[in-house]
Amino acid sequence: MNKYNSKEVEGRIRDFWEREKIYKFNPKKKGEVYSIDTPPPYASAGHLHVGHALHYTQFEIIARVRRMLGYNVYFAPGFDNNGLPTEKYVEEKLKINKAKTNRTEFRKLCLKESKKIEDIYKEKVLKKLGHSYDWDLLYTTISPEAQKVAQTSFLKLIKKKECYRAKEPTIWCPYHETALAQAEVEDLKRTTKLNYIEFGKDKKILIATTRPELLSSCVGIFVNPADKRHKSLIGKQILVPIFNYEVEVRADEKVEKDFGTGIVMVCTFGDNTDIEWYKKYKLDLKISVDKKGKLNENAGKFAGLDLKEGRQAILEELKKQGRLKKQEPLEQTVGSCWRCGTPVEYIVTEQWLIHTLKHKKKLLEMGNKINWYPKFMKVRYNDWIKNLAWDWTISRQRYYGVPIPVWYCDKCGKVILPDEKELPLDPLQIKRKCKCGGNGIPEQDVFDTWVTSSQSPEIALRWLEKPEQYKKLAPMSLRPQSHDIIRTWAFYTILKSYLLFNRIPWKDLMVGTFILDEKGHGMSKSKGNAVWADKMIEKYSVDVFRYWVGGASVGSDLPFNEQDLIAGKRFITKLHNAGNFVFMNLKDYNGKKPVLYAIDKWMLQKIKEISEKAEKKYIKYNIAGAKRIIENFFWHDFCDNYLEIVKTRIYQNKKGKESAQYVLYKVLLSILKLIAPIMPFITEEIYQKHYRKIEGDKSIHLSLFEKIDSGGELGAGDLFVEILSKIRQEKTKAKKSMKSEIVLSLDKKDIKRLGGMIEDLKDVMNAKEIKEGEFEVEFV
RNA sequence: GGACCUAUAAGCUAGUGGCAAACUGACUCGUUUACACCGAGUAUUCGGCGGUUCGAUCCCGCCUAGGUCCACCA
Repeated sequence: MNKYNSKEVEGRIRDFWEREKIYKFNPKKKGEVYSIDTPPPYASAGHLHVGHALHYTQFEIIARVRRMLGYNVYFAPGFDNNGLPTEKYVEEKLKINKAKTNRTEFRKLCLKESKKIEDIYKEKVLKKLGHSYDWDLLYTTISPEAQKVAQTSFLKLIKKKECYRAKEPTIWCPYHETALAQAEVEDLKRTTKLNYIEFGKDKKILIATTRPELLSSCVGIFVNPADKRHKSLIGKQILVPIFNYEVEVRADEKVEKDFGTGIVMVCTFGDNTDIEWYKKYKLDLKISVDKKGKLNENAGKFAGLDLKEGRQAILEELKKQGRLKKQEPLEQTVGSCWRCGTPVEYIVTEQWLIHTLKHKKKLLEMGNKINWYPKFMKVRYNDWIKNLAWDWTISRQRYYGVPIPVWYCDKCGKVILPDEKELPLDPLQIKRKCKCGGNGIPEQDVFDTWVTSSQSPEIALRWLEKPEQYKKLAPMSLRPQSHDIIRTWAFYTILKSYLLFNRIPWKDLMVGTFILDEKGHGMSKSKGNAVWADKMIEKYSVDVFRYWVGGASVGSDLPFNEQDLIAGKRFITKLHNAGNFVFMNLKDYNGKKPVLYAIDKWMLQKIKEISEKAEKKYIKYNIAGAKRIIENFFWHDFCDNYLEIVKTRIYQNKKGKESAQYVLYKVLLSILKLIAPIMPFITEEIYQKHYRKIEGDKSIHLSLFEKIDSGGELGAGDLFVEILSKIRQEKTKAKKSMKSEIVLSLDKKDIKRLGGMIEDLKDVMNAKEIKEGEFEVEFV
């Protein structure tokens, strides 16, 4: 028999889809629109590991399912070429220091490099995987259109007084020299030293600190009000060593009695609590750290040293003065920049911020209006909101990104805003006068990348270019994403949607499967445990790879196992062979609906029930559940049982052949359609070869799931299969062939129930005769 | 410190308040007019402890292990 050549077929089918623009979105098409807010991949790598490929394929399967359920699917691809990853990639690849290049030139290089990678992604990854995007709807996050979306909503939020500029303590990365958002801070475990330092002149006290380098920023001392040891200190003035000035001792419940000596020094700023107390007790502001992470003039003779050197120098000085009493190692976790791992500092700068803290309650309500798949992922969203301590800092002191479209008057200091009609713009390229006559100094900063990403629904649906379309299609149907960015992408998108439109951005949120390596650890390039998708596809085929994807349950972790791909290979061969068999026996089939035999009716009823069950699973984003049902039915009910049952009727040209032929045709078509979203190539191949002329749809992927009209019931057919299985057991026990001739004894009631199926039973098990009596298999 | 997820056969996964299941692997047998990338069959099992119940793998509590998120971090 002809073997299935997956590579040849997949290439040919892919060309066919592209030539015929099978997946083109037609706004005039009938049916409710189902829109997907696709995660745009970072354009900073040429290929995907199996985890990423699985993630993208998972919701691509959903797109196909919805098409076949009759929805008009809006499926726009995107690329994220905005922000730090691209900036970093270009620096590394071209080995250039952006500080030494001109900013405009550098941006051009970023665009050029990311475009190259986008093309690789498009041709070699996404199209290769058979993804059914409408490529005419492609967007990128740095495009003028996307910039316009980001800048326009920025202006709108300023008008709504939801966006403000403030001189605030900000989370700061000294390496990248930029402000960070709370979501960009990650935990870093390290061992450090806890230093016991003596404060005071007459009355001496011991304070334990891990940040002696901030001594010159000390603006207060705190003890716990319930701590009897230090009660007498409250209200006293205490001398700060080396820098020789006095600060007041105050009491606050947040001080832990058991940590160190139970006495804390507050610096502006060492950590979150410092900021809290600074605000709560209106403490002085004494900044000792500059934007590069170096000590400034407030640190006196230590100015110019970086934090590490400063710490050493100050500790030595304290030692000399006999003020360093003790040092002990301490395991601590510090906040650090998610990109470079440098511990963050807190400095006061002027930044643009968006209100989040005052909307906590509303944001929780928004989260409740969205259907989360799986449900427990909402907990993460809720926890994040409850724990938020900062408004969202949206300005970044970076080179590459969407410019913040404002100027500051050099005379009156006012913020000069452009008109929405002028957007997108780069204030560095445009001169602007203030109303007072002063000159506008352009803003240098760019937006946090999430400012753009959080508006992927607006960008994908062309909010500003096609307002009518946007109005009709928003909110979107589905946001698919991974769980690690719930606190960023999901959160910021919901926030923006609330602030701008006062509604949810999408109805459903599906968290994809998280892939682990074979040992159960997260997969990544940096860990060196990544399995590359293109290699797996090369070794097996796209359909096989997608078969594996189809088996992953949404929202849970799954270790990668190559064994699973072998199962997919077998399935495809089986499907190919079953197709061959069916159409080999359908040459004289006339297509008319004949009078159906009982067992054929049973088969129709069975596929009807299977279709309904599988569709329900698909709708609930349970791809693995649907796949299991379909696969099980195809392999066992259809191939192992039904094909065997009707073989004799067909081979021997018996009466009822047309009935079997009709059912073979219909059931195989139903199965192909049900599994088509998961394995689009093999199903399209069989469809084009045998079904298209009769069915008429240009592609199986443009057809609807089969609606079977069976009118049958299952009872007798199930009994048939049960008896079949019992006879097979007897034959195996007796070590006889399945074709060995037998005489079968059956219960009178069962014979009556089987009715017209008796003849088929005799055929499939090669029973010479069937007698009434207790169940028995006699060999002749 | 808090929260969440997971724990089922050798491996990977379904599933249900009442005979525990598919696939891979192992073993036995069969098959050549779709398929040896096949068919039939066999063996092995619900992390531990307690509770609710006539009955718990499933519900509840505790524990253990693995994973994840968050908070703290002077």
